[in-house]
Amino acid sequence: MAKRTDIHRCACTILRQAARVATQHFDKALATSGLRISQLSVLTTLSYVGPKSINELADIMVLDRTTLGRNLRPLQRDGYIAIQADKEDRRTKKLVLTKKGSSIALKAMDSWGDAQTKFENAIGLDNAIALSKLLRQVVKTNFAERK
Amino acid sequence: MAKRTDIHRCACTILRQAARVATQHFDKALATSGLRISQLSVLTTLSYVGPKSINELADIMVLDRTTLGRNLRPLQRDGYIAIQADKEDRRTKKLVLTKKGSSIALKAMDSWGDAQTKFENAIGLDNAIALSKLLRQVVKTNFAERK
DNA sequence: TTGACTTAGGCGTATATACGCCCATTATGC
DNA sequence: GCATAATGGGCGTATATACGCCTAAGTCAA
Repeated sequence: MAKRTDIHRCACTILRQAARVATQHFDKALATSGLRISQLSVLTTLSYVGPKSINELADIMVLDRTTLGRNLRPLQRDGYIAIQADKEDRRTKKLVLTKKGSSIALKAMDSWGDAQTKFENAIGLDNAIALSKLLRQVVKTNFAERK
Repeated sequence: MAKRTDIHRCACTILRQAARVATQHFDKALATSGLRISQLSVLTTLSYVGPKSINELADIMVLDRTTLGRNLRPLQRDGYIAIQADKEDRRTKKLVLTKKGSSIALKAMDSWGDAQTKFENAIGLDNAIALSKLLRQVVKTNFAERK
């Protein structure tokens, strides 16, 4: 069997653990808004970059195309985003943030701020900044040569 | 709407992105073994700590009890672990690594080593070490006061 | 123009994640 | 001993993740 210390060194496993812990922390803080952090990130990104196709948004969010497609379903169901066919290219679907979506995202940002501050306080602001920088580096590395 | 820069500062979102990127990198490397990194981590942890109950192992792996329960299903189906009722306490189910599970985990560790080395080279060994340290701190913080 | 190629997206499938509710079993207080 | 609480675990439900295959639609070359 593998060396005993190996598990503890797995960059991926510790990354996944930390992501789970953080997701629960943020989701709990956002619970009153009815949004999850995964959903809030879609709405705020859409608000930031404006109407985009599924492929474009998936690229921006470093998310699989099909995953984003399915994640949109609850958001569309609840009227937070609209999905409309493009006039120019009928293959494309444009994602648009609705007023309702913009409104709920704005409200949720208060809770997000609390959660973010608690996170930064818990590990220290300097550490939080260093962590973000390292994580951005991991994301940019893009081992899989994803398109 | 929230400030434009806020999304980019979300510790949780960047953590989740990095976890996705890393998971794809490691899963791709492990593909020949038929295991995913999530499954390999169960097998190696079990090998390290010995037979444990679902609750105990979930605690060790910083994983929800019910999530681990469901993750075990494919592993049991493929004969990599055995789930046996405890004689002492009939509520408890002991998880045991089988010979088959030990064998496939050992083989998969080769591919894991490749993926880990590539990861460390990609962001730099010093950065990888610093990242692991910060992530462990996040995991230990345990915002949710999970039991 | 028509056939080959490319691009946008969905669907089936499988796994991962976790909350709330439930049942069975054990421990505890009286 | 018995009622109650605590513990171990499953299930239903909902969302998240991504691979492989498929169809529709646009592009381009002969």
